[in-house]
Amino acid sequence: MSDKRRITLKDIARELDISVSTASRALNSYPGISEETIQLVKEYAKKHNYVPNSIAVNFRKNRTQTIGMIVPELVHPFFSAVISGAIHEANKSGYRLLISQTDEKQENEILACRSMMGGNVDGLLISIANDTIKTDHIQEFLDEGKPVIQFDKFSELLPTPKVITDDFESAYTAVKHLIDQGYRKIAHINGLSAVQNSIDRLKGYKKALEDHGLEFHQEWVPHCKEINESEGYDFAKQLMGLPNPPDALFCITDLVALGAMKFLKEAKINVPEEMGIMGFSNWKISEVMSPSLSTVEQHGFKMGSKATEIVLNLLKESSLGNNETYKIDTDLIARESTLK
Amino acid sequence: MSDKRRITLKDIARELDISVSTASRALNSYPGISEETIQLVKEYAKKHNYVPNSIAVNFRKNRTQTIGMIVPELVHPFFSAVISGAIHEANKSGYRLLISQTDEKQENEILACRSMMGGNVDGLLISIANDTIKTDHIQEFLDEGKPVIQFDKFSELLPTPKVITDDFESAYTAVKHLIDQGYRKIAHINGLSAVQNSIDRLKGYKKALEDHGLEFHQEWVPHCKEINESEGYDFAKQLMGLPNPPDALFCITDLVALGAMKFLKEAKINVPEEMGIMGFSNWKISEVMSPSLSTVEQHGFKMGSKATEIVLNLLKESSLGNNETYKIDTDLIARESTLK
DNA sequence: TTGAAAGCGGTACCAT
DNA sequence: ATGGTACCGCTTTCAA
Repeated sequence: MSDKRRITLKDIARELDISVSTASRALNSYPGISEETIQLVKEYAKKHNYVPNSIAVNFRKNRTQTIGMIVPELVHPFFSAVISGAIHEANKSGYRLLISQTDEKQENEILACRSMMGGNVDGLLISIANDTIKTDHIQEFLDEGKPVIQFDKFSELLPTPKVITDDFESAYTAVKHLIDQGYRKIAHINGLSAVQNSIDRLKGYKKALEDHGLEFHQEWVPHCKEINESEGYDFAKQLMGLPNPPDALFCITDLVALGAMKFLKEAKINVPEEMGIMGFSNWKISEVMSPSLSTVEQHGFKMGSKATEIVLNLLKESSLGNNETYKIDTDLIARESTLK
Repeated sequence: MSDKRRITLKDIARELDISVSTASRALNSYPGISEETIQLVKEYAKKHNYVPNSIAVNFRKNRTQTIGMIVPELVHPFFSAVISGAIHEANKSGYRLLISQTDEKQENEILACRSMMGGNVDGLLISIANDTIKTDHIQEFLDEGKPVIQFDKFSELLPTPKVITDDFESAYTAVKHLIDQGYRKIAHINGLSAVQNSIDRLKGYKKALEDHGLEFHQEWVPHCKEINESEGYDFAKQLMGLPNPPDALFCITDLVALGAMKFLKEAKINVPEEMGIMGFSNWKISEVMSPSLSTVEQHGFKMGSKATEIVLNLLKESSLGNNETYKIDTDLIARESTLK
């Protein structure tokens, strides 16, 4: 196999008959080097295709120019948008992104963190897994002086900056939209009651009901475990079987709404006439469904670039930041499923 | 800011009054170290939470345990599945994945490659951008002795292993399915004619027509540039406006099929009765569309894990591999849009 | 079984 | 303006 060794600073120094330090300074345009030498070295370097060994540089400088990013799921329109935004922002500053996923399992999250510890990343962006309770594996980054930013799904146990969707506000707006459209008996398929997003969306839902004089019915708020299509189907069925069934449904995510829509279609319950449906996240499927689904756009790309921007700033100031929360605005997208 | 320094081998050696080399050997369980010393060192290391500085290790060993992966687009069901498979496979072997995206621009691809050169990755997995013509930036990896695997979209100019969809076969099967369903005037919205996938799908399309005694009409094969929904819409319109319009449509991707479907709906042309439609890739939208879209499942996860498996093997054997092609099988998924 | 020391490829401090 | 050199943390060869 070809094993063409790259040329090193030492080679340049030897060939040009100067010292390694001079060569280094010339290449980095340090003050106190003659224009002549700089030219000489740079030309030689270019001609011989010199590329500094960044492992050596990083080793010396004790950093990697790499940000770690851990998400629960990668094949997911929202998270892939977040990643995309993060890559974009990181690259602008010459940073790279090391990515891992947990499949929502704490056990994998611990492995991913371990793999990124030990000098592999300068900072960490993480959206914790649903079943993450202990956070020691993340705390270790902070203990080593490496900044951590939590995004989307987070733990209050970690004193880090957070970049999240304004779930309360978004849910409030979504439910208000249903109310404005004339729906009065609004149910909400919520998520795991231990996850902050679910909690906040539930709060927004409740507040919207309250502000508009609508009663809260506990039996109208089932909780998903997996947050998938079949749960949406099952809960819709369950809700519609109630003695006092709702006339609208605010779903924790578009996928759940899809399942619900499927049931309603089978049950020949008309959307939006007899039943309004609202999703969350604005996946492509929401636009494609028939009837098309009203939903909330979360701007994942922006979340990713914001989180990265913060971590890069902290890196610049050698700070771990505080536990501020940055909220990313959302947009209500009204489509057929709520416009009767 | 906390800047808690990690303990190093040197610290251990000093505290235990042994040499650094002994400490190193003990921790790595080298032969020729007394059981006693091994115990001693390992215990101390554990107690003091010693984590080897992997930058230093990598620097010394001239490797990173990191694989680079470059995709055209990240917010994309197929590519995110590929990435997911790659991460999964890499992690199994203790490797990490550095990810970048090009937005289909050669210019970004060059930047991404540069960022991964210089010792940041041990090998590269890449799916080239549509407008990539020169491949020097990728060749450089090979020149440095780093294995490169191309997947999905590739260039023949690079003598590397490739992991691709069996496009010819898949297209053949898809078109045959249309023929079997009774369609006889089958059009094909193809992709960029310089991209290998498009070429091969077109070949499969032609061969299927030929094998079944159907004539090939040049005007029934428009070429997308962007491969998006609006092109699907426009080309469907164009095709249906022809003096001799087709009665079925094989689209290069589900998104294009979605656009086509939209036009047909507007034009009140019934699918599948008057017009059969076939997509490619089996995105979630294909299942959600109404009527649901027949398509071809590409198994992106498998493609990602296979590509990673190959690069890890090459790394193990210090080889660059040959230019073998590994084809990932596909599955035809028949749905409403072709079942008349 | 263990230690000493070179060295991976740079950077940066101290001289000159 | 330039050179010499220590050093980052670890692995590995050579010697004892």
